[in-house]
Amino acid sequence: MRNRVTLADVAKAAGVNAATVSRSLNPATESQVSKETARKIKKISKDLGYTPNTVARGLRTRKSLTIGVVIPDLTNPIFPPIVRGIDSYLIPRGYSAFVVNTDGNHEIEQTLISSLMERQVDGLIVATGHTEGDLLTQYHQRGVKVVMVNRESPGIPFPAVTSDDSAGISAIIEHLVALGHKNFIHLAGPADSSTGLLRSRTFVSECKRLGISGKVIKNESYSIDEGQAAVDKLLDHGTRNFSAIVAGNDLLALGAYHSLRTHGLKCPEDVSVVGFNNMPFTADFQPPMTTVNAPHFDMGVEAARLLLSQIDGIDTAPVKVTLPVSLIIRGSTARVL
Amino acid sequence: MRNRVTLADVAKAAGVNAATVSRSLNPATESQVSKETARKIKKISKDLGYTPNTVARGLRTRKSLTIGVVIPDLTNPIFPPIVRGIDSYLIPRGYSAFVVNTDGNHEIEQTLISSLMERQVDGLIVATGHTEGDLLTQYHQRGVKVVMVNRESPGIPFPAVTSDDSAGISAIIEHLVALGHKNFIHLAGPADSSTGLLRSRTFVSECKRLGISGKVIKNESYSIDEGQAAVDKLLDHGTRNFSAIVAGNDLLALGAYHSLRTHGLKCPEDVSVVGFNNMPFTADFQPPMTTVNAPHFDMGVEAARLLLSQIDGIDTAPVKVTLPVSLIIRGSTARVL
DNA sequence: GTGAAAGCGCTAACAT
DNA sequence: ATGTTAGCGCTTTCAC
Repeated sequence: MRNRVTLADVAKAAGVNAATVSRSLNPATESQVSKETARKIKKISKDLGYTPNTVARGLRTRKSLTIGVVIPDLTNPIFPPIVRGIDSYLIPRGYSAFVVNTDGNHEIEQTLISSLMERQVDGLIVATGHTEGDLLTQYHQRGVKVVMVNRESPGIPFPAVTSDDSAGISAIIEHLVALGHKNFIHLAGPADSSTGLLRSRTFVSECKRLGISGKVIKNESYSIDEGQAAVDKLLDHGTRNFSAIVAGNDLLALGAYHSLRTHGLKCPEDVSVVGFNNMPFTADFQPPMTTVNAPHFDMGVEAARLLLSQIDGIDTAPVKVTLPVSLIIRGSTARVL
Repeated sequence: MRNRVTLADVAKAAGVNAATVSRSLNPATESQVSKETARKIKKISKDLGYTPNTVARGLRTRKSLTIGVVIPDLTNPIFPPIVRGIDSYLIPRGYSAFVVNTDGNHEIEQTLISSLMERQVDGLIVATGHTEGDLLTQYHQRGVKVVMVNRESPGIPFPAVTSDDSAGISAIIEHLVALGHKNFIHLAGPADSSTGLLRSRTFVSECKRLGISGKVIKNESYSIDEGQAAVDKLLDHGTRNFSAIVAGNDLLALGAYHSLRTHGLKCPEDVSVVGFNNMPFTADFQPPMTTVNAPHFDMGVEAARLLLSQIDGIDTAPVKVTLPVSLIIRGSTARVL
């Protein structure tokens, strides 16, 4: 049905050996063939509509030119830019990205990583958390190249590309303190994610350093619903001794928006809210969200760069790359009255 | 380095032939092997950490269990739900989706489709426009299964899954007319997309039917910037004889928001605006956007279903599936003063 | 029920 | 510069 024309077909039509066709069509080996035959073979292969079979090639060369990309959920707006960043680096270099969604489910993730490995991916870019001893570390020990993006794996020496979350949280608190805020709530991201952990740790240490009241509320996931539920709980219990909410990410912050609104509180007049990530459309929210810009596209690019340099054996140390962030002040933060 | 353990290794360890191992490990052929040896082989293969090589299997069976998914841009929020929908149908059935982004560029698209075909995908789900005679139709003629999603290809008999855009536009106009609006602007999507064309045609015919003034403004792409520029142009020329903007999609509508704001006009007090798609976060915009919900996840599911039934030879006719839409009335539309 | 052998389409050693 | 040969890891006849 498909892909009828093979190297052998071209070879027969050209009256040469399949190997010669292979050499002619591969830029790296083309020089081994006489200019004339190369030209002839190219013409014939085009006329016949020859399409190389990368699967067969990969079986022989033991390279698939495919990179597995493991993310929690494509519908979380921070991931598409990361994926596009990865793509932008890989594609010009002949690689492709194979993306899978784990939904943060460890079991699903193990299955999907296996399926990527069975597909003989040349390496893995992973945006989900990991513990020692799981499938990923096993594969890594067997020589599979892995790079983390957006998250780090505690205790596991994978190269990683992250944003400077610590600096981001510091900038947020500095900004809020300058506006006169003294009592903070932090909607922390999941404790089992490196981002959630680092952001909340920085929150705590910064509050301490500045002698400011900061309460941390733990969340199971980075979702709108969790953020809303957390603030609902607070307000339903009559807790109002805070003037600013520092959210672990934009989604949690948006949940806070919703909760404040249903409780008749105005943002930023009554409560200032800050997000994290500067995901698409935060500027269009009501009110426009003050947040920290994390360079997701560039993080994807950098992760891909790191992975290929690992694969090519150029870079072998577990490099940690931290990309700078910047505070984007919009309408969800105001001077405390 | 990777994937050391092969069928042959397991066979040697078990003292049997590779073929027997293959039969034992494949559910479909397991019955051909004695229960006892099957059990023994499974144990050994597990102990050895055997991982099947799907690439080699695919070479032999001429099936990759991989579906190519061609979309314009993952960062357009309507596509992640479609992709997740596709995944949700494919994965339980042993297939995987390989997603590529074309950025609406025809040349890039041709390259990426070729690369998917070289990877021996078993079929294609395509969310970009196509003309007769291009690569896609060539492949289709050679027997490659193709299903369109979100768009149709004019004149090309691919099965297609779309939303009922016509009903959506009708509902919008009905809603606006009920609010007293009489002068409409339509920010049309690209004329080379079936959605853009269908929506604008319906807009024109509905205006005609109801005896209402409707001006169509053409746009090159479905983007915020295009929408903003289009309305900017209108307002900069002093055109204000309209009370409602019907946008081709939510992005164009959001662009209209921006333009109105920079021109000191309030939505919905001065101008009502309606989007299309009900993409994520439209409810959080300022003002919350009235739009038409298109069931993107379900469209993905349906497209995957259609494709697999084509591949399995169950369904062979070029079915057109149209999924129902619903008008979501929020804060961007109001009674005309 | 299991083994032997062939071959999917390609590339890489080794010839010539 | 080109041909020959072998084999990547798997499945599938065809034997027995």
